[in-house]
Amino acid sequence: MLTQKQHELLCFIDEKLKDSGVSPSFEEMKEALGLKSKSGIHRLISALEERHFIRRLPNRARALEVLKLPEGGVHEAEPSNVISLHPDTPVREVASSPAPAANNDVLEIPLHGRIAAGAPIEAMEGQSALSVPAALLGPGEHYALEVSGDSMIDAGILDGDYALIQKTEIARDGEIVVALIHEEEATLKYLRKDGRSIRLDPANAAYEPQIYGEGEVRIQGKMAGLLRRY
Amino acid sequence: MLTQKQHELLCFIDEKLKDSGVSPSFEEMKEALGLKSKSGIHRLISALEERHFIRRLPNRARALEVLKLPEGGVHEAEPSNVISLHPDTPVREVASSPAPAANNDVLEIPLHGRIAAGAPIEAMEGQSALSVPAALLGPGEHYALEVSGDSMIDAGILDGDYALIQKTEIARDGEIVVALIHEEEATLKYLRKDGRSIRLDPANAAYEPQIYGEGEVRIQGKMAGLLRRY
DNA sequence: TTCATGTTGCTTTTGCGTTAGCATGTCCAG
DNA sequence: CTGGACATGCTAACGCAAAAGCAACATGAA
Repeated sequence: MLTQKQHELLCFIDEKLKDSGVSPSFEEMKEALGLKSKSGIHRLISALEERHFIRRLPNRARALEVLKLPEGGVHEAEPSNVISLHPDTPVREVASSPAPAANNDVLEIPLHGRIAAGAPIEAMEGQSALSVPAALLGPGEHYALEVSGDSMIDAGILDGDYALIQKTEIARDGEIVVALIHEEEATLKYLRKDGRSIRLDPANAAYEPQIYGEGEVRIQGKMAGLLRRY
Repeated sequence: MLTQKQHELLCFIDEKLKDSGVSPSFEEMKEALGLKSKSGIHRLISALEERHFIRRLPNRARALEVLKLPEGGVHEAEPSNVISLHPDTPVREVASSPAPAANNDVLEIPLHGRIAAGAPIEAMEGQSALSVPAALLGPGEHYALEVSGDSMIDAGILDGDYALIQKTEIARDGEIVVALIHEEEATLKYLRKDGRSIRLDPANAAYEPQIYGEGEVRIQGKMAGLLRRY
């Protein structure tokens, strides 16, 4: 799967990210691997990206993101099967409320990062948590996502809002869901079951509905609440 | 993903806030990063705001607020250090920003009934209460209103949402306010100061802006947050 | 009004990712 | 053995976006 050097580089990047929060530059990576030229790094990075181990923004400095680590997570894009790769975060652990002082009707739910409402992009930011009144949530396990983009704007969900998501694999037609597409991109959309296919509808005329086969999309939760600050 | 400088600046601001309770000025930030011009800071701040790491009041001095910290590297939310922000500030409540979002407290605020977003309806004096995370609110006294009608729909405020209102008599142009008209009808609208008159703009093309004289309208609070259940 | 401070519009500089071109070494098939 | 595929190594030039700098302007508080 991965060559020696690729593996080495991937680990280095991941370490750097966890450690300092900023991805290393080509210069630093070159040093770390003992090379004298950046172009080798460039090829390694490209290879890693091709294999979906990392993601990057083109032409951006220090804009790397680790999607999965070499050991256990070896799975390519398999559109057909529902082989359950562990749905939890690929990199980080989120301790689920250690001692939340079970007093009032308050729950502390993990904030899993941002979710694209526009073009599907998933990003994991910090591992912070959000306190919400239990009254806002139904039964079940929940998590929060910061909404990014404006594709759900007609549903009253704006960029920067916090979406409270109830963890579930099933949802009914017409509900707003977090959908994982091709096991790699998460997006917030209206769910429309169209016979054997699944349609993901944005709430913004400027975006197009997306249609997928049953195996291509996995529901990761449904909209349970919303928080906004002014 | 944050760039190096953005990361650095964010940490500095957060530190300053936790330390002194007042956000640094552009001048101070420029010094802290070793720059010679404020415009660099301005752009960094803009970038941070765009990515929802900080929030700010436009055209206000030292009005920054850290929404979240960067991943890795930095000490994460400690419930204890946040508490001592406000108590010491005697009278100078001018532009001091609210506590960082790491605050885990929950406040109970009174639910005053429904407010018309459509035709103005009197806000009744109900007695129920609503628990909201303190992180959603700024400083000051708050109350909640259930939104009725669809006149603010383009602002992402839907019928049935709970509007969290900060009690105040003053508001600036462009803010969403609770306005009491002729001492009898309350409504939720965008505030537009038009010279000597006051315009209340709905966020729905189907409704007309309303124009009043200065004496006809009294501000009862401004939008501080929003809760929605699905 | 004055002072402090935030905002904007440029230009310039710098950091760093991208590419092209070429050289090795290894493994495997012919 | 030979040739090709492939991973890796190097240098150097290229180009974009972030950052820095300067300076005039706008705004809020006192």
